[in-house]
Amino acid sequence: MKVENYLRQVFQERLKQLRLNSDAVSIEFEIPRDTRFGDLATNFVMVLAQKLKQNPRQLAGALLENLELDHAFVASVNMAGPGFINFKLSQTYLQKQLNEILQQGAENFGKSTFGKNKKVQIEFVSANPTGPLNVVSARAASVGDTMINIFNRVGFTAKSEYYVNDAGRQVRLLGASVSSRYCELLHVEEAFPEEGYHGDYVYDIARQIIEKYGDKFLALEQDRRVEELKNISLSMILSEQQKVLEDFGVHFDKFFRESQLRAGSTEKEVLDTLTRRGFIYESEGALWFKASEFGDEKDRVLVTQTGEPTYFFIDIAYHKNKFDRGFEAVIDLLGPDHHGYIPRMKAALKALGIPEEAFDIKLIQQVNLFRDGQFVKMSKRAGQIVSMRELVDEVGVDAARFFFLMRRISTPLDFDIDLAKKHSDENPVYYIQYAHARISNILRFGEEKGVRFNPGCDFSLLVEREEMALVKKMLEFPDLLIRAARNFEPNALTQYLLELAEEFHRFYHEHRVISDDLKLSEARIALSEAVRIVIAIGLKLMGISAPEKM
RNA sequence: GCGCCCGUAGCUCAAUUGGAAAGAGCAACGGACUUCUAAUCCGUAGGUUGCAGGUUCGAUUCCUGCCGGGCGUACCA
Repeated sequence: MKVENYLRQVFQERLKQLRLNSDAVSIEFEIPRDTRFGDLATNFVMVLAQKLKQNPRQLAGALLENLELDHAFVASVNMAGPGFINFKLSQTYLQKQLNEILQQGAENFGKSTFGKNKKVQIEFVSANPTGPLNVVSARAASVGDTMINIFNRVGFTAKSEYYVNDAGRQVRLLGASVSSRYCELLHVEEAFPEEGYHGDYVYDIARQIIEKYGDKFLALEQDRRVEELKNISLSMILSEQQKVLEDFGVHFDKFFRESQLRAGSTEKEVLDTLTRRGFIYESEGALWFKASEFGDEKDRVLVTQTGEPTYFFIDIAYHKNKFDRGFEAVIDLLGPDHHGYIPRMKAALKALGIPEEAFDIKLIQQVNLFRDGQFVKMSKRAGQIVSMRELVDEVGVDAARFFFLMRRISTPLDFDIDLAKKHSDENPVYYIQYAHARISNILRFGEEKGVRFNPGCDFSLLVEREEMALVKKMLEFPDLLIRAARNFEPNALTQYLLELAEEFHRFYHEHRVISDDLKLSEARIALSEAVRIVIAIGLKLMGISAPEKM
């Protein structure tokens, strides 16, 4: 049994004895920031005292008076400060829990039923298929992929999805841009489209098309040519995007194509439903959705004067489609430039009768690249961008993923390329990986000496402060993952692993694992193995390798 | 103008959703390798949490108003 549950029982009973309503307050525990306050603390007395209009310290005193706590769980208890109750965990409890962690192993430790099998979809990256992925996409990919892993670990059924805008104006512009470059390379003049794509990659695509197909598209009418070249370019760009993501270790359960959606009837269903409910009107030749009735600042066009569906309209249909597929919660990860979009999408789904809490949009803030201490200026219009491919090739998957996860998603991220490339103590990725490699090395050394991990070893030999600190830190892991999921904070995991690695490095310096004392060696190997497992789980959730040697 | 995000040590960021005396890393300075990996460890120094109010037992966290930075405010996507 976990100590929290034990204590909850004890105090609920105690409240009953004192004829206090135990339903009035939920007994929650937290780990105090300062170890001086013990290993576990609860503030429920203060919350309760406020409700009962009593003095919290007196109430806590009454609760603790003559209270006998089982030493299998708790070593000591005391009241502190304005009415906190602090507990020190017993060594017996920690030793038992270490065994428990090892029993659960890499497969199960950190798993929980928090998500109640809820079907969740997270959509991320979803870049236009009109050019290479950029560094913001890389951040989104790291975050999305990791959050999917965390969600699944804590009991959700989470699926990742990438929306491909392969229909509409932007891809037509791509086709026209490629066509113009294609002609140019073949010494035929064709005007470059206004608002076309200027990046060098457009020339690359045109060049590759010439290599493969020669000049045969010159013979076509311009419209035909643009259409053909659009399709070829699209599939080239898509496969490159998918390749980069794959190389980055990011897997998508589904690539959903806009063209596929357009072929179906979802758009019509959306329009019908909204019309039936009276949320659609015509004005100036366009069809409008009354978004302002649902909290958006103004109404939005769904069908333009020229009879074309707007991106927004299609996107409503796409989101309806997600819910039609049975997802109970849908989360979109968007770039910071899309935040004006949130109220209107929420308005549309509300109008369709989808529960408000079932849909959420998370914004991932921008990425600022620094090289040689200088801000790397990027301009999409001028085709001047650092692509995801370049960045990942330069700094490597592990460092890149870690750096993208290190910050809260709501904070703009300063990405120091030189630092990410450094194989030194300035680079936090290696700190964690080094702990893993170090443990692996100890285990190898142990085998040479004839000691290896023995699940039946004597855990009661582990009594040192650093040993207990490691167990306590590992015990935080399951709740940490829940917190990361609930708050959508992948950075909580990077932070945690740094702390765990730190505890291990400290332990390593204070105590020898493999010594002449066989029993103690076994116990410490077990402890080390547990740490290795937790680090390995954490790194895996983040898509970062756990090296056995460095 | 309106809306969203942000403001914490010199730099980059935390702070368990309102808890106790605000913590790490880097940079600076001083120490530790005959040992299972020094990509490590130990120590010193560094703060009016942008400013001013408010809510309360208690605020970096919630509310209001300023100041500063970023982004958005399309019949584009």
